[in-house]
Amino acid sequence: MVSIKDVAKHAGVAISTVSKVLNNYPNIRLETRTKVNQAVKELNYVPNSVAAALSSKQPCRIALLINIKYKTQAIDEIYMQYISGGISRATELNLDIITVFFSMIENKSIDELDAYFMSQSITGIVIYGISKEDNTLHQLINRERFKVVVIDAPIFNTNTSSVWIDNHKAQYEVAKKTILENIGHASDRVLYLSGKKNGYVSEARLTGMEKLAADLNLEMLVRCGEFSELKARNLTMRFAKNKDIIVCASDLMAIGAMRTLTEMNIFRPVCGFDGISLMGYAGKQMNTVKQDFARISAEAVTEAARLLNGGEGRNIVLDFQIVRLKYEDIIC
Amino acid sequence: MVSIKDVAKHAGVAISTVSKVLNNYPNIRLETRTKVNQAVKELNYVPNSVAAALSSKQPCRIALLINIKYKTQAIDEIYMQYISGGISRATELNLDIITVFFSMIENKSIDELDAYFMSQSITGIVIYGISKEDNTLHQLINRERFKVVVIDAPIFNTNTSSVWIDNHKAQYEVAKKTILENIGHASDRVLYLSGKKNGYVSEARLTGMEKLAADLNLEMLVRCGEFSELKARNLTMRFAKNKDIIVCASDLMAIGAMRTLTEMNIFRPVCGFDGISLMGYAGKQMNTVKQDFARISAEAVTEAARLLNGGEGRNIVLDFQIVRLKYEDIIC
DNA sequence: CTGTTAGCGCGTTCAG
DNA sequence: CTGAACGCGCTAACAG
Repeated sequence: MVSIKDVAKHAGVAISTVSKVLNNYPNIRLETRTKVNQAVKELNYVPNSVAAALSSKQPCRIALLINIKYKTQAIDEIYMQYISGGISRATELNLDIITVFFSMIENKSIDELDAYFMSQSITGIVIYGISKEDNTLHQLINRERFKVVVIDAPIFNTNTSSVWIDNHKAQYEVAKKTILENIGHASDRVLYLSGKKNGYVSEARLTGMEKLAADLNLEMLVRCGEFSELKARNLTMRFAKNKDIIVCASDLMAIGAMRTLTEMNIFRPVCGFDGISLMGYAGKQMNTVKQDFARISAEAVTEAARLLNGGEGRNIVLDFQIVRLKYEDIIC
Repeated sequence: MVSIKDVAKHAGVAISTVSKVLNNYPNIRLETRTKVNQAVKELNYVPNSVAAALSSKQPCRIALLINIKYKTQAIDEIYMQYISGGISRATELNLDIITVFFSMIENKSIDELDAYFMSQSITGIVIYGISKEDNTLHQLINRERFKVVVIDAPIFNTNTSSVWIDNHKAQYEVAKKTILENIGHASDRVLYLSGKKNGYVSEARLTGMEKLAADLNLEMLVRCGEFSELKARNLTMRFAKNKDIIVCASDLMAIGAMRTLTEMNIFRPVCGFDGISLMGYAGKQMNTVKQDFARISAEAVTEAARLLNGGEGRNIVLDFQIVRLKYEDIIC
């Protein structure tokens, strides 16, 4: 293991000088700097991030906290994008990052959680999939001992930022587009399959849909599908018959609805939300809101780094696309 | 941040005593032990793994190295299972673990890679998706500086173990079952869509299929589908017509084949390999080899821990199931 | 501008 | 059985 000491010796300077060069401190002569850099290259030296984290007062380790709520594996794609996007960005920014699954900490108290992160020298946390019921996490955020970035939830304070798309607007637009595309048919009786009661994104999407219903003077029936394909199937079976269009708060529900309609042998336009590739396998093409989860995650990590550098928490709204997803878009 | 020092003070003992209790050293009086344990609990102390890794000579950090080869996101499920299974087991075993994506290190030289892992205090590496062309990784393994566990490849030496299922047998059995189920029909002309040329699992599966062809006296046409759904589609289009059954070396190819058959409006039994839930969306139910990726990954981490404790490398073969996957098995 | 020194939190001798 | 002392690799004052 080649350490900073070896580099110092090789370059004929002091350890601290090497450290300063590596961390881009000012006040180092160019000559010394190049000398050190060369030694680094020759020895193939990579700073030991563990030691750096230990030594420095502001360690910059980040945890990706993944809360997998739904049993289905169909949406693993989203989590993979989150994880890979976040880790890649962290690597670019030279930040240490670890992945933590919610299940590993779910029965910990707030103090235990606190101690756990401290013990890992973690100071920044990016949280995916927080819901209103996750009390411990909310306490963690409110204590403000860590820098937190929350995905898909409107939580921000001095030490907490939120990153998400405008779910309200996205739901409005994807549903509007779908309705307009079917302008020839009757389409004013809408079945809306919403997400989870009290869910952050669910509520935003619901209000978006409500606004659309008001704007277009639609007759809307709202039923809670809880992001479940099975629930969506049952609700479709029960209510779709005398509706003209089915708007779903997630792709998975849209797929369930679509399959059920086929089984019922009736046609209704369906639209989804998220843009997962599974949509391509739904059988028919559907409109949906395409989110770039990898980018969302990367932005979240960047934001966490900004917070760690003393930035103030804020609300970040990223863009989205309305797309028509079909099998050919997926396969390769 | 509560440190070992605080615990020592609180318990009225020396720092080293606390350390010994925590690391289950012998020669500590029960009384002292309980005293320390109580202090730990009262102060909510969690050892700082960063410092521990730095201090101890044998750090036990493990890297999960994920090599995502295929562009399709349909198999993210597999990677998620690998990641969550591995991380969970590592947490149980109290091992530090980090996730590393191949893309982050792909243009590093062997020395850089070496230095990278060293710098992270990583000594154990679990590799998913290694192929014969990954030269740097093979060098890494051959150097034997790290303890490595390879998933799905027959590589083992003193410091390297391999973990996988018996792909030969699995391919044999799933194809045999599918053929026997269609015993009424002619089924001796087989189209086999294999994986990647020179791939470890691909070869094992191919030989399994070849043995079956010999045993059952089948007329077999082998074509390389490269685990690609699109390739499988094209090959099916081209060759399925005068075959009786299509055996695929992966679920994704099986799905492609199945969809194409539907478009061609002909029926042929198809079977796959892996057991991803996407199979449930294929339209018809299919036989496949169900692998428990989370368990495979967990076993790999356990094996890495064993190697780190001085165990010798070995070849571990886990079990699998032959299942008939249908939509109802997936949805919930 | 560069070198010296003191820790970060922990594991590990080695005396007591 | 316990505790003082050292060092892991690094950063951050402080001296020079």
